[in-house]
Amino acid sequence: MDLIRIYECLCDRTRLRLLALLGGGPLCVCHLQAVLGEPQVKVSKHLAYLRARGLVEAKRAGNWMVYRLPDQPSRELAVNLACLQDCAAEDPIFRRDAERLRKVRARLAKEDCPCAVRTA
Amino acid sequence: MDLIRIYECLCDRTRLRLLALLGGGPLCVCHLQAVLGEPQVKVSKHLAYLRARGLVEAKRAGNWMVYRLPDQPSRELAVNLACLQDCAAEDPIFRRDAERLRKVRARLAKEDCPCAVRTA
DNA sequence: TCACAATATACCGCTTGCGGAATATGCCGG
DNA sequence: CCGGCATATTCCGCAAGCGGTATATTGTGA
Repeated sequence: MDLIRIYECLCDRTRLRLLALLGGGPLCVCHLQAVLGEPQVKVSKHLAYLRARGLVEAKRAGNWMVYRLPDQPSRELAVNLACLQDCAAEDPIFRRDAERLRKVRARLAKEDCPCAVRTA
Repeated sequence: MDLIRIYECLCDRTRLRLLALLGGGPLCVCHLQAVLGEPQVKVSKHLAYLRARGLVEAKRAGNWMVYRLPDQPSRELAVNLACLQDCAAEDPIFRRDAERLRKVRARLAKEDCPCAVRTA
């Protein structure tokens, strides 16, 4: 019944947006922050919250931290993340985030942030 | 984005058990209380919580209140309830509840509680 | 070794949720 | 109209979460 842990992670707007964005592949904090338009501390704390509960994994890449959805998610997690992606596909907020991510990616590709390059 | 409202409802063990049980059809509070083995006030308050957020509907039947999942759930709700039922099918706690419900139904069928009869 | 950039943590005040005890409401039978 | 049953609500103390400010950590390059 660690379903509850999963749902606790899903009941905050910022975390939902983070997870939806990470559904498209790994991202570093600077990307996430730029897309969400939220203060650094807020993004960082929600990522820590998700990480502590196993909803995301993090890896350092030099100065940056790259976050991603788990490589081997539990069945419950996989099912619910799929469900979230499904709902996100229709919701204007998530769609706007996805659009912003495209622009941020284009803009940051020329800079030194490693996300666009070494996302593996 | 009232996805969040849904997830807020899902992040409590008692509410998850209630929703999973109601997934099998309408039930009155006495049934739910008997299956969960939780105090009346706890069951009642969680049902009120769910009802206030549209996750369940309630109808009075004489002395009893019959709860059910919504007739016309939103897409997000339908998807997530299906997801919950899916996860519940494998979880021992939910399976035990389902088993208990069968016994409670058999026991209460002879009494005057209307759930077994007029569940429509 | 030092300054700086990216990110994380500590602390604070506020709100929300939870469980339980007590009490209230609504309905029925007599 | 009254007592009793099923259920709901109020009130309380406590714990957890959230957002923000300030500060700490970790890595990089000079």
